[in-house]
Amino acid sequence: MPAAQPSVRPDDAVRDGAVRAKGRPRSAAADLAILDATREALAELGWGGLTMGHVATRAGVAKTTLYRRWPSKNELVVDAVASLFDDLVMPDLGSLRADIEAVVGQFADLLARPETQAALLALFAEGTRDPQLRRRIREAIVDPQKRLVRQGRAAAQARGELEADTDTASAREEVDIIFDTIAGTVEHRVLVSGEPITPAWTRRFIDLLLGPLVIG
Amino acid sequence: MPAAQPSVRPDDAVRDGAVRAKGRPRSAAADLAILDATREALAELGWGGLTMGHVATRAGVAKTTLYRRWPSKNELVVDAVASLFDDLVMPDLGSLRADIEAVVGQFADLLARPETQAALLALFAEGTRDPQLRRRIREAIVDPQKRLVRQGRAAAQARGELEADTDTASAREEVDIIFDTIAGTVEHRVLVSGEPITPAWTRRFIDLLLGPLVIG
DNA sequence: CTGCTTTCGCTACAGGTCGTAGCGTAACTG
DNA sequence: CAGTTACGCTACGACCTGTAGCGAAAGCAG
Repeated sequence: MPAAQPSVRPDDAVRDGAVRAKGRPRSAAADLAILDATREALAELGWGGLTMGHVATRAGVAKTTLYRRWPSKNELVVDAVASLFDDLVMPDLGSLRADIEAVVGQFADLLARPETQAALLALFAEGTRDPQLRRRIREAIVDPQKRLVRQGRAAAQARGELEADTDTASAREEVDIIFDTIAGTVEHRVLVSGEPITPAWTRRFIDLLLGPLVIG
Repeated sequence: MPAAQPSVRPDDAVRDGAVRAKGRPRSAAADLAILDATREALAELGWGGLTMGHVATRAGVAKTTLYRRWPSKNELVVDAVASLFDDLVMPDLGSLRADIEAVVGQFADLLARPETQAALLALFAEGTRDPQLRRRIREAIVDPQKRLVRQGRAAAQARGELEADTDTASAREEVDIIFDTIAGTVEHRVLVSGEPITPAWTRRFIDLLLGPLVIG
């Protein structure tokens, strides 16, 4: 998990850890404590109840320390939540259907966690008003997961379940569409409709998807 | 547009307009002014910038008047946004593909409006923490649009493009899945990925969907 | 026209959050 | 050792929330 430096330091050139900073170094333990406290507070109080002051107290840190690293709640929560998505993996179970089923199941479990529920849609909502935040969300949370689609497609193509790509531009669009479809649908089902993701639902959903894509 | 009475009156039995209230009646003009002001403020300031005090001032109304009718920002925005969704229609253009294309286009236009963008995800986010609000969102915004799926399916079945339903329970699940898929995907594309809905994208998306569903 | 009732706009208020500033102290470098 | 930066603490003005109290306005029943 790369977890893009929270750093809001004046000399942002210090990034790669190569150059040494001059004065007292930032406490790495504080970073962890803050992110943990943020996730806990999200789970308990939700997005609306999450307060910078509360997080600071809970992390055993001064509020000013918090603001030195993250300019606002939005950025803080992006970093706090991003790592949760890194656990998703594409398993390669021998068939495209089984692979999709497995990933949908993992995603459903992730969306069932209170931290994720409290944070995800709220972040997306803030992102619609702040292009920079949206970019950060995409870079930290959304886009990294597209690897799952790429891996699953590659495996299916190797098995002969899917046609090989003609050109890379088209393939990238295809990945984007598939990703928006699976992520969007599961999110809508869980977070908007408020219904659980059952194995039966997953089966029917995949029935809807698998058709023109599959060769045999 | 039914637009479920905002009413928070003590005697909520006055609903159907049959029974007359006793004292000075609520100003209907104030309701309209408030909802308009809410939509305008949403478009200009976004969800985070929307303030009860601001809306009241903009509507030429006292803040207390606002609180007499809507208990909080959430409920106010639900009512303000719900009516925007009533314009969606299922056209019946002679083919399932054309019908879906048309509805996706309408939905995309709706999601392109700043009021909708500012409000929708924020409401969904609040709904994950407040079951009552989620119910209200579903009743006022989400569920009414499922008629589009039902109408489109019925038309396609009449044309012979889709198989007839076997049992009603299964049909309802099917409608739910299709709805979550189309709504979720388009929302994710526009509001999360931040990419526009082009005709080319719509075509490829429908390619993905139409397959096992269509008979011929 | 006269009560009765309810809404209206206005003002004021306590409670909470935000984000910043100033201070003295702690930690690390040369 | 001096220099630099992060730290915790306190205090602060600005803002938003949601409620209360007031006198005036707008309907209805008699």
